[in-house]
Amino acid sequence: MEHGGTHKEHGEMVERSSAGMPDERTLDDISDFFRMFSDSTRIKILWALEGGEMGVCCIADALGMTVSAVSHQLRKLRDARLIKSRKDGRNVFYSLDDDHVEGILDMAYEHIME
Amino acid sequence: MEHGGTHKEHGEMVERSSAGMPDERTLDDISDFFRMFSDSTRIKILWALEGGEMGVCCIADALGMTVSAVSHQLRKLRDARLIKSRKDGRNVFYSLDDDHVEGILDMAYEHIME
DNA sequence: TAAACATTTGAATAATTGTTCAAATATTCA
DNA sequence: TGAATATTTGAACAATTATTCAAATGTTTA
Repeated sequence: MEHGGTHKEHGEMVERSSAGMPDERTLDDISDFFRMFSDSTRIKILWALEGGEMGVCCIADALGMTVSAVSHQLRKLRDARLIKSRKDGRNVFYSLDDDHVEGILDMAYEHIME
Repeated sequence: MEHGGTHKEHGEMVERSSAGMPDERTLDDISDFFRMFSDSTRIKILWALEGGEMGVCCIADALGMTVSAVSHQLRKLRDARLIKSRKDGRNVFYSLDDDHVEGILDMAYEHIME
């Protein structure tokens, strides 16, 4: 099973397939992680945030959705630690908070487009 | 916006973030793709199949689940073209059918483990 | 052919989830 | 302070989904 030289910049090398099946807890964490990407609204939000941080209102405009609907999804993304928030006055600015998000979206895009 | 030299072996280079937001159809495809990874049963199946092809019964045993439940999920994974099937007598053997699956699982594992 | 085996399928059920709507909180400005 | 703006929150509703169970399909063996 080739692993194409996968390595990380910071931290230990992570060997996955050499070990057995992860425990139930880890498997749930992994599926929870992917569930964040299983909704097109959240994909749109993440995509938009690759251009830099944005306020809630601005995101809602860009997506053509209500502020409330967007806020609900922002909360889930933040709970999952994929985005972080910064408060400035009455505005809250959100931005990406995970190095893997770009790579994950890239890979999905490749899969879909090929 | 760093893209870390992402490139493909076969086919055109895929530039994602340089373009704008994909159309609704593509966004749905992407979220559908990730939805396949949002269930721990399916993650277990994919993980198991990295060791090579397996029959339905064998997968069910390995996962401690009913054959029916596993078969339902195998169908979804096959419809999503993440796995393929090979029939031999009364057995059906499944195996991975997407180069990106390993990379996707690796990235999730890194995210969870760090 | 009949029985045993491997897998698939469809309907039913319970659980999860995204959006809407209304109301609450928090901050700025006059 | 009071009005206006920005965001969050909770409840309700509709839609989706994973598993179970029973039955069907297809294949091998006696």
